[in-house]
Amino acid sequence: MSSTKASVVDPGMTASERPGRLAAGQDPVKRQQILDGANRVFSQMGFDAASMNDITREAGVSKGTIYVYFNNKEELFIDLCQQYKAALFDGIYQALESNNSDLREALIQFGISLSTLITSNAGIRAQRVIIGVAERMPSMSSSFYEKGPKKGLALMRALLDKHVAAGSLAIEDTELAAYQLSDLFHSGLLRRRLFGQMELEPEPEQIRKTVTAGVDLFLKAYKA
Amino acid sequence: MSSTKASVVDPGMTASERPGRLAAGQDPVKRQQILDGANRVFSQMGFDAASMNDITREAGVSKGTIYVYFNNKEELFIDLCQQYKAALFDGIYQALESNNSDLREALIQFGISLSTLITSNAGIRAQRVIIGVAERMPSMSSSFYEKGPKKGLALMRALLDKHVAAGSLAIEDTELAAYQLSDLFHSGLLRRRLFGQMELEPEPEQIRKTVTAGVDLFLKAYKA
Amino acid sequence: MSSTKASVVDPGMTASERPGRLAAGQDPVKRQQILDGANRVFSQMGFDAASMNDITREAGVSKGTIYVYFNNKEELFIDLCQQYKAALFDGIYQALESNNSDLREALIQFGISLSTLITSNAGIRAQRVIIGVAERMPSMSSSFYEKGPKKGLALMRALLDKHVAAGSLAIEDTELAAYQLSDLFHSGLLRRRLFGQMELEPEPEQIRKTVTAGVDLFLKAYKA
Amino acid sequence: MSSTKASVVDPGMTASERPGRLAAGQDPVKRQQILDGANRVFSQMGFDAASMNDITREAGVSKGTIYVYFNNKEELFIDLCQQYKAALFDGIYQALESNNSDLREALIQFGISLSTLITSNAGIRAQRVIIGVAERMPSMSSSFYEKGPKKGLALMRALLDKHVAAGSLAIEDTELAAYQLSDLFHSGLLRRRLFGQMELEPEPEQIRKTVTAGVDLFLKAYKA
DNA sequence: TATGAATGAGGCTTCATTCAT
DNA sequence: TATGAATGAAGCCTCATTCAT
Repeated sequence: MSSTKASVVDPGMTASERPGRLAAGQDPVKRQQILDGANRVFSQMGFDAASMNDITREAGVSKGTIYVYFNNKEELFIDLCQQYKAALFDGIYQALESNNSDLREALIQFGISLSTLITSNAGIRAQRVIIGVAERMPSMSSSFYEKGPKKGLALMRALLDKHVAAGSLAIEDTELAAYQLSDLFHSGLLRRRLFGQMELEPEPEQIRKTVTAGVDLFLKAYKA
Repeated sequence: MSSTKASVVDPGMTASERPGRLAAGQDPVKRQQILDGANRVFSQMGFDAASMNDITREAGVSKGTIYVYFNNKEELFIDLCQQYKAALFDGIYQALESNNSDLREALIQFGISLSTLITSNAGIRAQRVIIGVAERMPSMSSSFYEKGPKKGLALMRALLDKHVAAGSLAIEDTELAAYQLSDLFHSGLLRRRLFGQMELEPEPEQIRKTVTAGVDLFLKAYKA
Repeated sequence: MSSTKASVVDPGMTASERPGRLAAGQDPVKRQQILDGANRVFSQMGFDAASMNDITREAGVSKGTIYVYFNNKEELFIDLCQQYKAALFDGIYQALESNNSDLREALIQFGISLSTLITSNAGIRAQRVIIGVAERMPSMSSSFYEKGPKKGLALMRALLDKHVAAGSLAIEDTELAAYQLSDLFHSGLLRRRLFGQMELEPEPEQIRKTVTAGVDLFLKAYKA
Repeated sequence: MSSTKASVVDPGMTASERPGRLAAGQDPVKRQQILDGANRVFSQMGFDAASMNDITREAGVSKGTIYVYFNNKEELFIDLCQQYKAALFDGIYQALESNNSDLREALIQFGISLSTLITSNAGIRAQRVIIGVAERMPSMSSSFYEKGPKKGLALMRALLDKHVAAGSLAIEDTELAAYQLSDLFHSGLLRRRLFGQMELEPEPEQIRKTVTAGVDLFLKAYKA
């Protein structure tokens, strides 16, 4: 479990060392401590096989404390999934949002950011867990998709639209094209990772190569 | 559960009506009856949330009987996953294996077969279930991948190699190209389906359009 | 717990010794076995302090079995209370219902039956348990009262009405008179027993004396 | 919970507003504040279903404070029960103790006081709670009975003895007669209230009528 | 051979009590 | 001194598995 994505919060001291007294369920450090433990357990076991006892042990807090911060197992899971979204997708859209003169370079940069994240150990685990409960908790997987992939797709589509308008690209259906491009970013990586066919995170070089090949394929076919 | 993929086996009579007496755990009809019930329950609940009682009820068999045919819940699940593979991937490689003179048409036919299956309700459920347990049962998801996507990829790569050798395509890395093509088959479909962003199975027309666009993009970029 | 009222059912053999196979939750012997254990625990601890584990142990069945026969702790309790009612009140109204020429003797016989039951160990425990939850489960205590005391009161009132009509008694409010008589049956017994001021069941002689005194007081005052 | 009997103590200011500093667990105002909260919770839930958290909230005191004033839940309950006794029975014996020339009037006055109290909402709740734990905490219910009913009975018996000696009453067993009279005070009221068959407190007029009828029945039968 | 009642470990959650602040 | 966050034992209930019928 050591390669799990590091906690977003790093206060430099444990909850109990911190000065002052916080209201019940209000200590963000302890809250994060629980979420980190839950992350380790949920991403290894999935929602249903994870036990609150496991989480208790992994988080290093007592059972009662977890229930001060989260009403029940499901709410803990939901909060964790929101954190997955934030951790995965926050701040990766810069490459697209900054005003780039060079389309190819912008797409490659964005593709690398995105592929790196979604093929990382943490990213794969998060996606597995969320896909695993998609049938029973559809709202959670929907919201994950909307916060993540969907937003990136919209930005890419807007970028493509701009270039179509400028005459540098010739694309009939830019929505479909955005989907194609986003899939080309991680061809041969994401699916194999999801199904456990690739045990280790892909090397940066491999990601760069895959993304570049995808972008070039895309641009070659769609150039005006 | 009514839209679940129908049983592959249809014996025309129930197990108990059949003549002759079979050794314990040897009646293939009863075995399939159990697998069908298990399929309905596992694909709706996932492995861990499914209960053997649910499966008992859904399959119309007694608990003891299930344990005659399968040693435990996990083995039942493994056998079911093997059936998923067979049901999903058996017989869809014909389009590639038959000697096709027209590459484009062959790819489109294969792409349609593949996309239709893996975006079907049954296909999505099977993938969700398997991805959901990939962390804990890596061998199962691996074998699913190998029987399914991997085989198709190998065939496609061989086809591409042939065309590269024949000079009709110019591809440096045909392995990567096969991955790209396989992803282009279901751009905008598979991921949205997996995350529950698309509730209904895509229409055949939508699949055809997506596959065709993917193949054309691919061929335009890689033509010699 | 040994002085607890004996089981109503006495099959002469334990559930597991009985021949034949009964459907889940359908074996009346096992059901009674559970109710007997529950009776011992609930009447000693009250509803809330009783634990299902205690009942499990006391009944000599496994936890799962209890939940086959009763959906949850509360339903087990409700069924037990209905059994309390039946055990306490079934068949004690004969003395009133049979056509008695001698009013005094009929009242004394009935009073003795009633007082004996409701001051018995089992009767006191049942009343304590039911009074203890009356605030939170009003329907249960209501139904207990209606099946028990209320019915006896109605019969007594009818008898008094008959004698008033016949001119042998002079009572203005026969409803109130019935209440008075029923309280006189156990003067100095019931309340002390309920509050634990009288540890042992009253002797038959003491009950007879109390009932007789009550009836005589009543008749002396109300004779025409 | 609004109809709960008001606190006996009314200091006119909250504990924290009061001047001076009291030793831990020594502030009678705070102590009463806790008992009031405990009363509301215990009388609604019973001892076992009541949680210390509920009491904390209802009393407006912190959990630590409760444990300064009371060693544990049971001791808090015991103290509360003693307060029930005091609240219910203190000062209702005047009607009997003052030198009354008119027996009938004295009995009616006392009966009304007594019946009003023990059929009041607070009185019923207190009795239910105490009866509910009588099996497990016999000393508590005993002491309740001794402080309450028993004392009244002794006074009534003494009064009856006096009148027997004076020749105005003809009673063989004055102890039994006192029990009878005390039960006649609340015929048709107490039991129905305890079992939840009478939701509202009886009207004063109804109490008066019941008591008067009881006393008259009693005196008619026992007059010399 | 097929059945399903029974088992009991283990799941989620609550709550009396403690103790650092 | 008063607070309330933290603890962890124990509560109710479920469920994979067994075995007598």
